[in-house]
Amino acid sequence: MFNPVETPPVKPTGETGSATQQAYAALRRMIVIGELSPGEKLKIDTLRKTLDTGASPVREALSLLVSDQLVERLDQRGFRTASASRGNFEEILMLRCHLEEMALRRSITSGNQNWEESLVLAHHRMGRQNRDDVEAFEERHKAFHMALLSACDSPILLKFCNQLYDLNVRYRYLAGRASGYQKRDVSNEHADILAATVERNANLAVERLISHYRQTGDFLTAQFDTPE
Amino acid sequence: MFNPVETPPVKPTGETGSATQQAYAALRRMIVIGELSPGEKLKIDTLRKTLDTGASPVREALSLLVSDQLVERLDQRGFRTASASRGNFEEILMLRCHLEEMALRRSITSGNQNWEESLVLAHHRMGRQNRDDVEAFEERHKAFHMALLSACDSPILLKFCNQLYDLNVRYRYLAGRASGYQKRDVSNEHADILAATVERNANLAVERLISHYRQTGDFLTAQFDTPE
DNA sequence: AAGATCCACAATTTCGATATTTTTAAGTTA
DNA sequence: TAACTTAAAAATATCGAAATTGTGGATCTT
Repeated sequence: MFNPVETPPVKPTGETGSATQQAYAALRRMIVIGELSPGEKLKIDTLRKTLDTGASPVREALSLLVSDQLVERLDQRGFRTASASRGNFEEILMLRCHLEEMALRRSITSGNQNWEESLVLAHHRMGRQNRDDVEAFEERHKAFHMALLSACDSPILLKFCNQLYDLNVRYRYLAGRASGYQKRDVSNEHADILAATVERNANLAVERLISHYRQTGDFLTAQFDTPE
Repeated sequence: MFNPVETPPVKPTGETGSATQQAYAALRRMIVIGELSPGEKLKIDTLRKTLDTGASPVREALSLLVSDQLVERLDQRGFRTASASRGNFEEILMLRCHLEEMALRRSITSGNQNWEESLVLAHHRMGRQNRDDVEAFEERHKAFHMALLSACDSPILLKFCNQLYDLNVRYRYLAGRASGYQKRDVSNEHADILAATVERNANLAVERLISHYRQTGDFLTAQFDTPE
């Protein structure tokens, strides 16, 4: 009998997943890219209309976002986006340096050849992505950084890193790409991190990774002092 | 005029907060103490009846618990409690050692006298608590350990530690207090940790804290090999 | 006028019911 | 007998409306 090419789990409609997950993805994106400002009140009814869905999915999506620390819940006064502050940013940076160091070291220790190749691939894809499409580039940038840590063999650690990464990206968007952001040549930094990692030189790789974060971090911190 | 003793914000009824938060607290407790087994299916309707509340609060509470990693969400197939495994336990133990070390060092560096006193108090309260009331003791035990970290000046780190702590407590309950648990004299260990901390001897305090975790950890790990 | 109290409005939260989806089980065919 | 299909049952996910709770403005008191 002809195998009908195996019907893929393509949803009848082109949409993705449940209403809750759609709302979650949409809200998450809006918060990370700054379409929703820090500390902004999130009225259920407004969001319901914006996302064209019911109140339940919105409410559930917001609950999920609370755990990501992108949304704060106020007792019985609804939700608001997480506030942004210099202190919060520095905290995120500090934790990222610690946790990603841990994850990277473990990855380098236990990563196999398959992991190694996935790194090269992720790096290549990032390089090929036109940087004018900011969101697309950010996606590949994240993919590269997460690939570095992906072999750490600790789902929880990976989850923490992922969370912190997103919180950090938000600050990048908030700072705006203005003011000559990205004047530095980050491409070289990425290449150097990749090289040290592939060579399994943990100390060097960690040093480069952290230096990479600290430099962009210092830049963003400076933005807090010069509001405009 | 007589000041009417200042009406405290005591809720008219003795209950606490919204239905969602009540459900959240109740479910959390049930999972941590093992009243709900690892991997158990969590049927909304059943929980709705058990907690005597609506489906919305239950659903929202479960969403909150997903972030705590105490509950897993299955695409469109509802919720279940997080599964337990030796690997997962060892991961939690490992992360706890790393993160609590970081937090404790920071606490010792920046903690003030007020913090110091809160430690002594928490330790005292733990000692006074009858250990036959397991839940009450666990609460004070947690309070003591969290007090140690509370001056780390990093809310996110604290949140991570809190989360990991609860995940770990769950394994303690799962292992059951059977099999001669707590034969070791943990009271001395606590006292030693407190002493080193108050003396601001970070290296010693961290060493004792981690040793404390590793010992109970090794015990629990052994439980996995001897199911009964 | 300053402060407190009350009332009407708005928003959140919760409930009951409906619509999908998944799971189970039976029935049919090779 | 095993696998595939089909139908019924159960559970989840979602919606729309009611009930609870917070908010801001106007009124009254000091």
